[in-house]
Amino acid sequence: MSNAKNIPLSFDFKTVEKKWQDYWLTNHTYEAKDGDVTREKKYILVEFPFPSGASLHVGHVFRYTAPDIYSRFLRQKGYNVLFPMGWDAFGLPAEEYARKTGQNPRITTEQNIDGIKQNIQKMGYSIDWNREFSTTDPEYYKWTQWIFKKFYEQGLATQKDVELWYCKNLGTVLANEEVYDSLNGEKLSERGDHPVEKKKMKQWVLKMPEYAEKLLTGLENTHFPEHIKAMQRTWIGKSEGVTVNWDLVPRDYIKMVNNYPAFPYNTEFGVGEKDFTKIIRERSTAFIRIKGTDKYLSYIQNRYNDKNWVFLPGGGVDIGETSLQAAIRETKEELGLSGLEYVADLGSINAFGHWTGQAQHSTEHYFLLEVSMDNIKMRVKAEVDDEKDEMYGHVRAVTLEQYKANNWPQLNYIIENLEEYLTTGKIDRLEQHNREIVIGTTNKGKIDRWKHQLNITGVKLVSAGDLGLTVGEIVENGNSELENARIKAKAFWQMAQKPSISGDSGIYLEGVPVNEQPSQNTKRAAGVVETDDEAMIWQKMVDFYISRVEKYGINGELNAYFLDVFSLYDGFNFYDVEVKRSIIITNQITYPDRKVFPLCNIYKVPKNGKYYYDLSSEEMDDFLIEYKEARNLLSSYLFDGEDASGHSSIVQTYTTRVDTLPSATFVVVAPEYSGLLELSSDEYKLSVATYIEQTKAKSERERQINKEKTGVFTGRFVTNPLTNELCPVWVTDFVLGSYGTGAVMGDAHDLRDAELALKYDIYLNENISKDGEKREDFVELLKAGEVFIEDGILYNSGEFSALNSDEAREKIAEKLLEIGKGMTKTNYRMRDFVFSRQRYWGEPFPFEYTNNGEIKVISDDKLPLVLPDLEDFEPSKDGRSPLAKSDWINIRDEQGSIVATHEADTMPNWAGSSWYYLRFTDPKNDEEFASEENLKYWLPVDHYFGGSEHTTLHLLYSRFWHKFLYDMGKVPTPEPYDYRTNGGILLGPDGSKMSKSKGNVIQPDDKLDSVGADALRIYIAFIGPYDATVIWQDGGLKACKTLVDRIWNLQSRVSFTSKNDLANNKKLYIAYNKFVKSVSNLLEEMKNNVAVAEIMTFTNLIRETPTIPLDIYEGFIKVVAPFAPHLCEELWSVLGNKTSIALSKWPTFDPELCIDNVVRYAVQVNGKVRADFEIEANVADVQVLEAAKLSVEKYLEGKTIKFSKIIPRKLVTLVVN
RNA sequence: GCUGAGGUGGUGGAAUUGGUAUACACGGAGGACUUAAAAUCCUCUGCCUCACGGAUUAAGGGUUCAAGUCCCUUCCUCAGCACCA
Repeated sequence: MSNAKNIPLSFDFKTVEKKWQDYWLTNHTYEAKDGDVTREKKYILVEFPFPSGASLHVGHVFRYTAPDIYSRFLRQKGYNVLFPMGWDAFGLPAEEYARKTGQNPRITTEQNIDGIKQNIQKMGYSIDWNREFSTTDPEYYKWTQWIFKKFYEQGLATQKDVELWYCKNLGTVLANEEVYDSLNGEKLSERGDHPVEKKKMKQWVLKMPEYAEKLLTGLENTHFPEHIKAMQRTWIGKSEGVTVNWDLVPRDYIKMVNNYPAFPYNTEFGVGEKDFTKIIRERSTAFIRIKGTDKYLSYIQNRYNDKNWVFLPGGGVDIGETSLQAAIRETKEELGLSGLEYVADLGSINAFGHWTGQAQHSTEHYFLLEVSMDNIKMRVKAEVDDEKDEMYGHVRAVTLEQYKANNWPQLNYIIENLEEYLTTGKIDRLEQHNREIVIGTTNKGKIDRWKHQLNITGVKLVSAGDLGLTVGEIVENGNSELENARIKAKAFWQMAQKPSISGDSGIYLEGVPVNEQPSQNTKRAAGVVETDDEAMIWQKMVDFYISRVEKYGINGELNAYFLDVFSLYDGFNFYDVEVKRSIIITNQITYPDRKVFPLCNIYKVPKNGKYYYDLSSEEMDDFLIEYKEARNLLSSYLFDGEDASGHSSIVQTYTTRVDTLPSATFVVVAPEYSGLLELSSDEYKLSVATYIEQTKAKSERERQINKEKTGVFTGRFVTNPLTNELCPVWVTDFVLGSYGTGAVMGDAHDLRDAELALKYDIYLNENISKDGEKREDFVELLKAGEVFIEDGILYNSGEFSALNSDEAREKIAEKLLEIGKGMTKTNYRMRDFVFSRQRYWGEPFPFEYTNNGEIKVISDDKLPLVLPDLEDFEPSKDGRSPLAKSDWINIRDEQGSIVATHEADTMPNWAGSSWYYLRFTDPKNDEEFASEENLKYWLPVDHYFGGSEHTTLHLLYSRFWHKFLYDMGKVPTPEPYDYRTNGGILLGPDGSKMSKSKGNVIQPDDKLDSVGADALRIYIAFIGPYDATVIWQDGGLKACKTLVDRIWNLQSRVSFTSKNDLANNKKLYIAYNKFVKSVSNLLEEMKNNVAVAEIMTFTNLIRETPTIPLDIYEGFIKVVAPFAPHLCEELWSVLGNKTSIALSKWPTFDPELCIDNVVRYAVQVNGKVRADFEIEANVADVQVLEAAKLSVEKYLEGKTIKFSKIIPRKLVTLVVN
């Protein structure tokens, strides 16, 4: 008890904490040592703060304390710990402040950083301040710009016209994530709550979707908590489905249907199509009389020839006749039906009465009659009244033989023609449109091959030579194949004003500069003659490749791939298809997301130095599938490209449920669907246009809130590629223009589709049920909300019937591929990452725009492109940043005339924060963003702490940047972060979110003044799990202050003479060892709240011990040190230590001493605890059992023990009868 | 609706992963010291019952010698996504 003198009752935190903070800073106690191989490294990172105010928020304290405790623990455990801190200082608040005050954001930012840094230091965090930097430092953003340049050079950063949320008040565009829906449905900016509106602007975008697959699969190699992974997966939103091409029925055809008077429809109200499709659809039992022109007739014939339709010319309506009467008369006459039992139909004559008048205008009629090989059925459809009650007249079925036997002349005609139809193949529709397509080549032979490969007939193909072009005039040597194909296709368009295709095959050597690639004429240079033998082509090309490799002396692990490039240009869009196969020398590299198929492996045999290759048939199969897909994509354009009026003649839908395609009976497109108005028929244009306008006026919120489905008919039909069903095309706002193809098939197996169809009475059908049995009265069931959306067994699906959904999806996709009407496709919900901000306070883009509109990258030696100081921070009126108004954006030559401009936009916050963790490994480097050695040593970040608000944005963005840099060979790990923990939320004492208006904000400064950093740290640790939402309670803080004082006062009990006092004090030593073991484990799992509870318990124990052996005391304060570093540092130095306790060795424990020598057993009888007893720890089980029986004697009386079990050191369980 | 995490005293929350449920605190009650208050210290404190005892981890069922923990059903809370075909 040598130390009992003059110890104050409570810990003087004010002077002691300051003293040690200064000590740590001057002694660089927390310095992380680069490349220290004697210790294992740990990189602990917490999201660096945005210095928005002049002092630290309690939220920061809540978020930073646990990582600090963890860092300190690891440091004491002997790790080389990197725990850095910096500033994410670009961004809007500083700029907003500048607008109000005119003060340069640079100054505000510096002041805020100073203030917050002081606060952070007052908390005693073990940060290596040598590595501090701010994203606003030119030395830092030099490398942000450099990385962006790399994105640009790799084609991952491009400029795009983007419809964006524009905020007038802030004078900037905002990302979708920065806009939210207010309660009254208005879109507001997250910052400042100002209204926003849509505006189209040219923006830099990063093509993040190209990394979607990598970002998704990479998650598997991280230790993120499941909820974070789930959120990222949702955000990426991968779906695997099928695109389906639906042929549009030529518009003339529909026009005539609409005009035909025999159907009780009303074009103005958009119901006519319903009845018509219903009849067409039910044509296996319907008899239809219809009017049309020859052109239309031939279309119908072509379209339905496989269904054995026959068309008969019709006559007019006689005076005094109703149209039905005329129809029946004519039918009887022309088909010679007078002798048939047709009487049953007469009952419906009356029902036709009220649309009789319309028939009088008809002059030209055809009768449409379905004939199948074994019988002919006819029905007359009638509509009873406006309530759409329908009734069908009945006609007895007559066999074909019967008709033949009766020798009706008309019928003979039918049969003759029918047989002809059945033997004639499909007639090419394109012939009717006299299509011309330009193929971009001088080689006539190629045109023939195209025709052959793409199964094109009836298309007039024009070669470049016909247009007086030579390829050499158009393309540049050294371009990539794809590039050249595009250039050519576009050039041909300009010459011919016709859709144009360019095809090239080439070879691309990875790692070889673009301008040293073997040029676009590889195929010809390889001596490939025009042939369709693909295998031969590739073999020849492989030979050629090898010769190139040898000629250029390329060796090592070099990868090359063949390109077979198709590029098609229609004056508006490029349609690219790249078929790539890689050949790999010496080892195989895979590109999971690039669709590169190794066609053959090439081996170099060291002995003779020769190359060998082998073609694997499996890989060839893969290639052929891809080749077919490519072919289909092109041929679908060529074959279905445009209708006579120059508009697209297909609608492409995307679905993940292609198993429901057999019952798809309509197609819905988004209001944003491109070319929608042009597609719509004249009659429906107005209503479609109106609908589009209505949708635009609605906020997205309204579009969603209004659960009632709405839509309008476009007046057009498409045909189901599987069933040839005629399907109306509708517009509806629940289809999104920005996802998939902007068009969706409609069927009864989707809630939304069914809802829409029921509302507008669109024909519905089903083809899947649980057991493969048809659901009777399914329309009634649908109306009752019983929509069958699950997987099941198919029926009513032709060759696919009886398959289950999984099988059907596969088989139908195969079929679509085979018939050239669709292919599998993977879609991602994730969009391009819009990277421009119309702001001043951000990183300038490293580009110059020359006067003729070219973009030039600023060379590395001119980086950083420094942000100039301004005086006026008001954005310019056109939505551009204040930089647009300054002369900085002008680049002048020596005479002072403007030769180029800088970009007025700057980068968003996400730029600097996407890679800052890399810079911490080497913050002073001015040669590279960080040295390879340091990156290799420190990466990945072992544990990344941060806020849940960054789970999908920052975390995904920085993973994207990292993966990009990894692919560039600039960082050594595929993932930046190993573990990740999201911090919870600290609520005010009233249990609600802290806010100034509520007056429930806790100021860390106040608490530091009243209880000190150590008590505050312990309380933060104790308040609850790191990721929980917890409520601030002053009472809890007080208890922690008490704990600090109690630990402080332990000094008076320490015995400096007793050490290793195990013999006299075994109980205490056991408790101590258990304590160390427990806290060690808890800190490992970062259960800080429980660790503090253990510290409290143990403190309470040794407070009651008259003398505390020195070794126990030392170990104890070492364990407490991560929580209360100042206190323990002081106590440690009082013991005479000269080095920091933060660098002391974490105490060990003896597992033997964690076991009590006397244990207490609980005794259960039939599952109930009835007694307990104490017994020596090491006695035999038999004795334990005996003691147990003794303790529960009265419960065992007259009973027999049927079962007993001993859980060591815990309990004895007995089962009696 | 979908996805994820949960539901344990008046409150924040423990429970060695299937082994005595409610550790550690807050709050509450009583007491000591004090003229008094604050601070400090001590005792008690989940529920029903005077008690013996009993029920109890959202509710119900199951597996097990044994369930807060595993399985099924239902309900509820929080977070994210939200007409993504």
